[in-house]
Amino acid sequence: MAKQLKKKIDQTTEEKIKIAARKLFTRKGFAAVKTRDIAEEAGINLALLNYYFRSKEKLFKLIMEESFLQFVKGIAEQFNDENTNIDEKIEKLVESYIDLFSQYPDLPLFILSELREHPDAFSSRLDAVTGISRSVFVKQIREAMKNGVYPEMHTFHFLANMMSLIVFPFIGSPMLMKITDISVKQYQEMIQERKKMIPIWIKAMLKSNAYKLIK
Amino acid sequence: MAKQLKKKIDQTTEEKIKIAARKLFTRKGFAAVKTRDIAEEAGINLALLNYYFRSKEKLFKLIMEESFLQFVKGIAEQFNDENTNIDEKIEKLVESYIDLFSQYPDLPLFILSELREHPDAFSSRLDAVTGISRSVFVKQIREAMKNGVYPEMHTFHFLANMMSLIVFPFIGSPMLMKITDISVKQYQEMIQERKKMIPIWIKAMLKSNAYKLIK
DNA sequence: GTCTATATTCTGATAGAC
DNA sequence: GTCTATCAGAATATAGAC
Repeated sequence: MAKQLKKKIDQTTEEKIKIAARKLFTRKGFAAVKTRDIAEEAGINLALLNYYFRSKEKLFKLIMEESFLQFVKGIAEQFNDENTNIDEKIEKLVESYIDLFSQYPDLPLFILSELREHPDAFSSRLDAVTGISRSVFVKQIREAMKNGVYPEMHTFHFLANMMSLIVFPFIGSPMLMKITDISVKQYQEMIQERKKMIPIWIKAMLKSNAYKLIK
Repeated sequence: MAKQLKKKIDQTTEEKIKIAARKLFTRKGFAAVKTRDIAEEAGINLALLNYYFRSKEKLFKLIMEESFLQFVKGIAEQFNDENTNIDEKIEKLVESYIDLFSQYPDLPLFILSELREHPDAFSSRLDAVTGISRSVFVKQIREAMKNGVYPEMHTFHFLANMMSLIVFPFIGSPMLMKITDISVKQYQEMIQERKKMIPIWIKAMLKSNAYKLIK
C-alpha cells in the first residue's frame, strides 16, 4: 500500500502527464480531449504539458505509438515460436490478450478507431502485424489443413474469428451487459471463462467444415 | 443513371446536410468533425447548417438517433417471430446485418463508440435491445439447451459470439486486410461468404460443449 | 521546473443584406 | 432560403516572472 502510494508520489511530472493523457485519449480519442482536461487529470499546470511534449499532437502520437506497441508486443514472438503447436499458441494468445484488455478495456476500441481513420499511420509499426501472415503459426495452420487435420479455411476467416471472439466482449461491454442484464462482477467472470472457452470454440469452428458446406 | 443523378440534384438542402453530417460523424465522431467540414461536404453555406438544425449538437443527436434506429430496426421483429426456429433466426439475422454493414461500414464502430462513452444516452431506445433477453429467440435457445438439443451456454456468450463474428470484420477491416494481404474485392467476397459460414460456426460453437469442458 | 498572464488560432453561431 | 461578414468563446500554445 505504502509502496504504491509512494510510487504515485514519486512519479515525475512527465510521467503524470503521460498517464493522464493515455487515460483520456484512449477513452475519448484525440479531438474530444482538451489539453486542460489532461492537465487537470494529471494535477499539473497547463503550460507544463507544452514544456514537456511541445504540443497536444506530439503527445498524442507518443501515446498512440506506445499503445500500439503494447497491442502487438509479444505477438511476433508467440506467433513464431517453433516449440509450441497450434493449440498451445491459441491458448497463450487468448489468455494474454484477455489479461491485457481486462487491464486496459479501452485499448481495443482505441486502436481499431485509430487504425480505421489513419490506416497508413502505422505502416512502420505494422510490420510486426503484417508478419503474421508469414508466421510459424499461420504456416502450422495451413499445414494442418493440407494434411486433413483441419478442413480448409481462409486465413482471413480464421484470424477474424479468433480476434473477434477475444476483442468484442470488451468493445461491446455496455451493450452486452445491458442486454443480458448482468452485473460488473458477473461480466468479469464471463470474461475469465472465455479464456478457456474461446480455444475450444475456435477448434470447433475449424472442424465445422463450413467452407465445403456452403458450396 | 439519370434517375439517380436527378435524385441527387433534387435533394433538398436539409437532406444534403444530413447526408454529409451522417458520413462525417459516423466516420470520425462528434468532436473531430467541424461544422465547416459538414458544410463543405454538403456543398452548402455554413450558415445554413444552423438555419436548419439550430446547432451542431442537435444535428449530431438527430444522426445518432437515426443510426441507432437503423441498428436495432428489425431486431425486435426477427427475435420475436414465433414462426421461425433458431436456425432460421440466426440465418436471417446474420444476413441482414452483413448487408446493412456492407452498405454502412462505419456504422458498427460509431454505435459502439457512442454507446461506450454515453452508456445512458439510449436508455429509451435501448428498450428494443433490452427486450432481447426476453425475446422468443432467447427463449428458444434456452429451451433447446434444457432439452439437451444444445449443451448449456450462457446467453452472454451466445450473443457476444454471434455479434462478434458479424461485426468484427467490419470494424477491423483495415487491420485484417493488411495482415492477410487481400484486395478490397477479395475482402468483399470474404464478407459475403460469412453470411453462410457464420450460422454454421455458431452451431458448431454451441455444440462444442465448452461449458462442461472447462470445469 | 513551475506558474500566471496573454497571444493566437480555431470554431460554433448569428446578424443582416439580398 | 441563401449568402457574406462578423462576433464570442473556446482551445492550443507561448512569453516571461519566479
